[in-house]
Amino acid sequence: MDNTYEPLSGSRSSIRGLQKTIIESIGRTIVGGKILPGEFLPTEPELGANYNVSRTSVREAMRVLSAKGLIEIRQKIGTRVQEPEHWNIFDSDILRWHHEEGRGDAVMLDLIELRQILEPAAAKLAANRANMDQHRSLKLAIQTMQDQLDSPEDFARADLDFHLAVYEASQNSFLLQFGSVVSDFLRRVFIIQQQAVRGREALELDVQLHNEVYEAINRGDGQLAADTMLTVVLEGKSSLIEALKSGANSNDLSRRGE
Amino acid sequence: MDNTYEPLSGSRSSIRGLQKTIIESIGRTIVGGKILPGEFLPTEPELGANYNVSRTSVREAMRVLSAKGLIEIRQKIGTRVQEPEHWNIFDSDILRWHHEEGRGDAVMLDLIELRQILEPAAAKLAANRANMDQHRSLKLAIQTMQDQLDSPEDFARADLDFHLAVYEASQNSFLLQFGSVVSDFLRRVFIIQQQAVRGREALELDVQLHNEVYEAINRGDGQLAADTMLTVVLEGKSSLIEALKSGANSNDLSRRGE
DNA sequence: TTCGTCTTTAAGGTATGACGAATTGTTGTA
DNA sequence: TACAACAATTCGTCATACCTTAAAGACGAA
Repeated sequence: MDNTYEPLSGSRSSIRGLQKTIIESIGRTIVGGKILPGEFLPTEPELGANYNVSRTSVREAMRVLSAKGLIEIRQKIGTRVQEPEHWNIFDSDILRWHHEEGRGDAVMLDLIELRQILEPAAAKLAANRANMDQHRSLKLAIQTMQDQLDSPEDFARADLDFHLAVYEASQNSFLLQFGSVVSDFLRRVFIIQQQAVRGREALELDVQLHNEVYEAINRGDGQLAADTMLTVVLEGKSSLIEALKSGANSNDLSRRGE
Repeated sequence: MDNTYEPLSGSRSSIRGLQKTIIESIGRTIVGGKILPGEFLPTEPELGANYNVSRTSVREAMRVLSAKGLIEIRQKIGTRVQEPEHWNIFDSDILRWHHEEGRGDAVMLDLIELRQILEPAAAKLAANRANMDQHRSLKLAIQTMQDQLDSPEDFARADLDFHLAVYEASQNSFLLQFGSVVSDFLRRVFIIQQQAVRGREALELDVQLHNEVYEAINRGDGQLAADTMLTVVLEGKSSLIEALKSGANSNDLSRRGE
């Protein structure tokens, strides 16, 4: 139902072909911990030989990895892996690589912790600022959730749409960006969460809760919107923790060979 | 007292020379709104001619700008400027360009709004999690602030160090990254804020307030730490707004020709 | 006309090979 | 021992050629 990678929503990265292959391969290798921080990558000509590509393509790929903070390139020294605190975690590729390399759990928990902080606040802002289009988006997302109770993937997508719409309605450029950066990763989290939600009633309850957030925003009741949104996030958190405990969810997306 | 650009802390970007020049020039042009979203950049050979560099260097620079979300590169189509919502605002270069192009005010206000949300929460987490090193960093920052009441720049730096230490002590990887991404920009904001703080007493009061945050964290009193931190951020906010009203602060950093 | 297919062509994508620049480590000299 | 000159290594830049993709126009059949 999907393409090989870039599981659902299309790639924004506008990089294809050889370079993309190299970026993906080396990026995943680094995030997966197979090359430790401080260690060196092969020289550019060597990498070219390994991947059977020209030095040109290797270098352009390196530039991208460097922009993501994964590597440090220095003349005469070579290319070495940066400490993880330099990695730009607000980057959808890096988030995806974490997930694909089975290192997503810690990131997911940190992400939920952050959502606990951001989303109630975003909901509160949205209650004061949302314009008509944004109200419509919120309502549409809720309705889609309601309609897709039987399709886990579509439900997760609608769930995601709702949360993104809240970020957007907050009218804060950082919150908006955060939502779009995290969206791919978040969709995966939602799918995992659902694995722990047993039964249709639980899902309906979830929709109900989301709807209360919507109505609070609609009514301009910022405090209620925030409180209810916190409940929503916490519900998701406990589902996620349960799902993580009960099985190896980390590698449910196939990893293509290199 | 400083170098031409990269005003204080050194550049992490590990890109120098020609490419850096191109990246800076085009990046600022885009962020400054001189090329509108949807519009095309010149072709790669043309850019090479404009800057008197080879196509190779142009292409490597384009890759970086593309990784930052500023442009979209498509074969046969050309290179076009992305919509601002695609720009990776969690990128210190882009933040700096906003500032240098005099478009920093809106970003600063959004940033403060976000800090209002994040920092109290980070302080609360820190109160529960900070380790000994982190307690030391916090204390050191406070002391340095106290010692540098007469040196605006050093005071701002210590102020910044305190807030970064709180992010670090929160032990959340996203919050940590956010701090480091925003630090350059935040230092500028702090310097602007100080322009509106009249007199030594006001500064001492600020230190006092920061110290209360520190002690609350030290005591493990998360709620108090959060409340006090909110006060700190709000104080800064009103200083900033006052400073922005009273003068053209946006372009106090010289802009070098391109 | 309208639709589908083919050709042209303009842009980025990749490949080579050469030389430049920076930094480390060494070697040589005071 | 200390410092200065040098060589070696790796990334940085250049020039040129050719490949691949996809927009846009040309052509032809329904």
